[in-house]
Amino acid sequence: MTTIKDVAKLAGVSPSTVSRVIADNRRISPATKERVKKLMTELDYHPNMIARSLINRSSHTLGLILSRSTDSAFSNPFFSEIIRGISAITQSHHYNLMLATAEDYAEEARQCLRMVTEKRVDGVLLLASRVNDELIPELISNNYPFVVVGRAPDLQKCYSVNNDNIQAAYTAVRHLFNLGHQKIALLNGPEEYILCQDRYEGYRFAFREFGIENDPSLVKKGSFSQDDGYRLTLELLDSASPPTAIFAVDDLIAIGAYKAIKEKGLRIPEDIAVVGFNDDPLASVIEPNLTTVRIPIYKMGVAASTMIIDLLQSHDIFPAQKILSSELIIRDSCGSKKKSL
Amino acid sequence: MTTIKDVAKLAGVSPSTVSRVIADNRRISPATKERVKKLMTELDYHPNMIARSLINRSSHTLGLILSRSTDSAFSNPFFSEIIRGISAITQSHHYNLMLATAEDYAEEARQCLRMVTEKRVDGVLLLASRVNDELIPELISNNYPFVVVGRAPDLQKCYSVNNDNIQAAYTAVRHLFNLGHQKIALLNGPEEYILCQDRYEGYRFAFREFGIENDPSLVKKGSFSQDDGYRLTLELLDSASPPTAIFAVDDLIAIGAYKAIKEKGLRIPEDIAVVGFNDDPLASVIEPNLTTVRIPIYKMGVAASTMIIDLLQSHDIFPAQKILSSELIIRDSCGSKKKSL
DNA sequence: TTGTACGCGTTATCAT
DNA sequence: ATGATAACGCGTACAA
Repeated sequence: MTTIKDVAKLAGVSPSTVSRVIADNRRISPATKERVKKLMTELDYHPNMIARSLINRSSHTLGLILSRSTDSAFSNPFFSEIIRGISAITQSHHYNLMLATAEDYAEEARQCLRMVTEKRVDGVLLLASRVNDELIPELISNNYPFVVVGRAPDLQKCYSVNNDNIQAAYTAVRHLFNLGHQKIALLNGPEEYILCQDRYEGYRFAFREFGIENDPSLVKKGSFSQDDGYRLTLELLDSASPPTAIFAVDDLIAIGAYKAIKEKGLRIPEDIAVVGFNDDPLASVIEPNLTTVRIPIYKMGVAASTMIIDLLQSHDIFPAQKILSSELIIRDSCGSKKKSL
Repeated sequence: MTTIKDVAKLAGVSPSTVSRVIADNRRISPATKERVKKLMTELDYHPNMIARSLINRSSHTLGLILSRSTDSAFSNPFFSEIIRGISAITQSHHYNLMLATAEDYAEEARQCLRMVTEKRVDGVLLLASRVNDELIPELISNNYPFVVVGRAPDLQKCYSVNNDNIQAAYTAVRHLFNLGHQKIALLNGPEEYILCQDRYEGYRFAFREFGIENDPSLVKKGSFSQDDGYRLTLELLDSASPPTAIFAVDDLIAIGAYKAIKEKGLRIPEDIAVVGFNDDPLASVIEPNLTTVRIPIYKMGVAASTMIIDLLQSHDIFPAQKILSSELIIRDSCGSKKKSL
C-alpha cells in the first residue's frame, strides 16, 4: 500500500508537504505542488480515509437504520426514495452513508447507538419516530447529532423533517366529504407511530369541520399490510352500518381493502370509495386507479440529510422543524360527486 | 470522549490490559477482567472503531453501489430485497455496510473505486455487470476483493452470485410454447447488461428446442421501463404479423405492454398472453395477475455478502460461482392451453 | 499475568 | 515555503 510517506520520499519532500498539497494549501510553491501531484497520480496514491478520520475526529459519514420488519411503516418505495434523496446529498457534500437494518425497534435503537458511540458515523438520520421513543432522549443526552424524518415526540429539542400528515389526511377526508360521503372509515396503522396519530387527527379534524360526529366503530387499526387492510375492511363491511368510503393510511392497506370490497361483490367507487396514502407505484396500476396522497419522499431525504450536514458543519440553529407539503392525487377510486343535495 | 486510556487510568492498569480485556484475551486474570469490564460500562466506554480500523488495516465494512438512474435494471423491489439480504449477513457477521448511489455507470465505477482505494471498505458488492465492464478488470488488477451479483463478463476470475437467467427465460418461453403459442415476442432490456443477453439466450434456446425459426422482428429492446414496454408493444401490435404472446424481461415492461394491449382493445390472455420477470409486487395486483419469473433476490444478497466475507476472512477459494434457481409463478396472464392439437 | 514501546497513516503546530 | 514532531485511539511484539 502506498502511503503519504512513500510519495514524500520519492518527491524528496516531507510528508507534511504532501499533506499540504492534498489540502491545496496555498503557501506551497506551485513547482512542488505540480511535482507532488504528478507523483501521486503516477503512484496511484489515495489518502487513507481511516487515518484521516482518526486525526480529524470525524468519519464524514452519516448513519441510517432501516427497519426490515414486514410490519414496517415504510413500504419499499419509501425506502428507495428516501435513500435516493439522502445519497444525492451525501454525494454532493462528499459524505458517506452507512446503512444498517434491524428486525425490531430495540435492535434498531441498539444499532443506531453503536454507530455513533463507536464513532463510525458523525450523526444519524432517524426514520419513523415512535410515541414513546427511547432512542431520542438517549441521543440527546449524549449530544449525538441526529435528524428525525417524521415528527419527533413531544420534545421539541429535535431537528426534524416531516410531511404534513395532519393536513394531508384532512384533505383526503375532506375530499370524501365533498363527494357526499358521511360514513367514512379510517384504516389506521399501529398507534405507536406518530405518523398514524397525526393522520388520525387529520381525519377527526375533517369530521369536526363538517360538523359530523365521528363514529368510533369506523376507526380500525392494524399493521401496514395488505392482509390487515383486507381483514379490517371485511369487519367494516360486515358491520351493522358499513361505511360508504374508506381512508387508508397506506396504499398497501388500501389494496387489501380493494380485495375485500371486490370479494363482497361491491364496486369501487360506485358502492364504496377508497383513498390511500403514499402513492405507491401500485396505486396507478390497480383497478380502479387509487386516489391517494403523494408525499415528497425524495425531497424529505434531501432535506433531512442537508439538515444534518449543516448541523455537523456549523453547529448552527435553523428552522429546526421542516415540514413539506403533500398532494392529493385524484384518480378513479372515489368517483365524482354523489347524488344531488 | 472517553478512551481506552481513561479506563486504564481509573482501573489502575495499563491501556494494553484494557485492550486485552476487550479482546477477551485469556491470559488476563479473571479479577482484573471483571474490574475493567465493570468500569467500562460505568464509564460508558465504547472502543473507537476508526482507531481500531487503522491499526487492523480493515474497516470491517462492505461497499455497495446502487444505480439511481431511472433506466435501471433494478426496480425498487430488487434494491430493497437485496439490501435486506446483504444486511442480514453483515449484521450477523458484525460487518458494516456502506452505501453509495450513482446516476450513471461511469460514476458508479468511480464511487466504487474510491471506496476501496481510500480504504473505506474492505471489499465491494457489484450489482448488474455490464458486457464491457471496465470496473471489474480494474478491481482485479488492484487485488481489491469483490463479488458480482450477476454473471461476470467472460473473465472467470470473479466470484459471483447469480440467478439462472438463461434457464429461467427458457422456462418462461417454453411455458408459452406449451400453451400453443408460436409467435412469441421478446421485450428485452438494454443489451449492455449481461442479464439481458442471458435472458435472450434462454428465449432463443426455447425456439431451438421447439424447432421453430426465430423471427427477429419479434425481438425488441428498450429500457426497463413501463414507457418502453408500452411503446414497443404498440410497435409489435401494429406490425404485419403481431405476436400471440409476449415475454418481457421485467415486470415493469410487462405492465407497459398491458397498457398497450388494453388500449388496442385486446384481451389478456384470450387475445395475447404475457409473461414478466422479477415478480414485482405489481404483478399480483395488476389485472389479470401477471405470470412471471420469481428470482430469489434476498437469497442472492445473502449469498453474495456471505461469499465476500468468507473471501475477506480466509482468502480461500470456493465454488467461485454460485447460481440460484428461480421459479415461474403462473398466474392469469397466459390462460390455459390454446385450441386442441 | 501485566506493562512498555512502537506503529497504523494522517494532519496540525511550531519551527526554520 | 517547507520540515520535524506530536498526536488521534488502539493493538501487539516484546519484555518483565
